[in-house]
Amino acid sequence: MNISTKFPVAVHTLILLSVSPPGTATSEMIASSVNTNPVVIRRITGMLGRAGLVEARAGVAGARLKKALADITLLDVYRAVNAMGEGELFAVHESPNPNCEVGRNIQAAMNPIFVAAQRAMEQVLERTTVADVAGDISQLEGLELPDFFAAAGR
Amino acid sequence: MNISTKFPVAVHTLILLSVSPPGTATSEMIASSVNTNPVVIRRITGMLGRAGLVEARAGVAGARLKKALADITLLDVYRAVNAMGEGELFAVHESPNPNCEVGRNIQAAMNPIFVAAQRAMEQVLERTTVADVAGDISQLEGLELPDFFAAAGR
DNA sequence: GCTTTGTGAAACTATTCTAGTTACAAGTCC
DNA sequence: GGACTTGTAACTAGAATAGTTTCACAAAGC
Repeated sequence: MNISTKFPVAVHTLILLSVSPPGTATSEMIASSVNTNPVVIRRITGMLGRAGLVEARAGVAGARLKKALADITLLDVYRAVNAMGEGELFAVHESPNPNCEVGRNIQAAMNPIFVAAQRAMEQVLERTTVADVAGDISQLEGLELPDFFAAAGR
Repeated sequence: MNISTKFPVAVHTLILLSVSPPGTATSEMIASSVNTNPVVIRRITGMLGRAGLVEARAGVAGARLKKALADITLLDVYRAVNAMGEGELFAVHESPNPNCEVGRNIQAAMNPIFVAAQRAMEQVLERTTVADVAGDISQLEGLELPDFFAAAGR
């Protein structure tokens, strides 16, 4: 019913990679922040790697960002981890009755609407970068710790 | 990963109800057009009934539309059968580490974006009525392309 | 009044998907 | 070489959905 949590976990991971000194953001460290299993993180960094967003090599601790956070939109991340193609957000019931006037046309009639609805959602994701999310976090955090990102070397 | 097929089935059902003579669109007849089980249809008409879109009484064959198709948006149907509340399309990973600056703020930072994305999708659904879909079907039916599914790439 | 038909609802099964977990081979750095 | 980390496969657990069976109750017709 809802979109996989891999998406927010991937955003979480990217932000951690950007604020952590090189070589310190191991899958285990990220997993402890996300509160999950290191293998889950490695699966996600693997997908982010195949999408060209990070670079991770076996054996070397901590993945490395290949693009600045400001150049990564949420849609990039969403696509990288969800592998959700166009029109896959909605499912149409399979094999309606071809002898029924409504049944044999319902899929063709609804599909364009589904594609448009999904695209509208994705456009919102496209307008926001991971850097925006990181900025929101530092602003939220700023209520208690004003220079969190400055302290982290940004 | 995707939204329940109850949604298109519900649209399918509403259109069938509108084009069928009163008392003829039984759950069994609708199920044969949708190619599913009559109980599945009854569950959906029950939800449509609770949403005030149709009126169905135990024992009397065929539900009755309480509103014209032109007055029912796809969002109405979607809400009726999905019971998807605001912000439920996306899931955020539960209980991130509160000791991590990113972990304790990621939910608050991403939630507004998720709400906006879902709302954008729903606005597309809101702009289309079930009557529009029914009109598309009758238009497709008018073309009488025998293999339009193949032409559409399916 | 009785039978037939259809709905509403509960209970159960099968299937699928996701997250989580364990285990292990291979790469890197000291 | 040894400690550590990644990548990957295989498995388990849990949730969600569709489908199915079953039964009680309501309405209509005879």
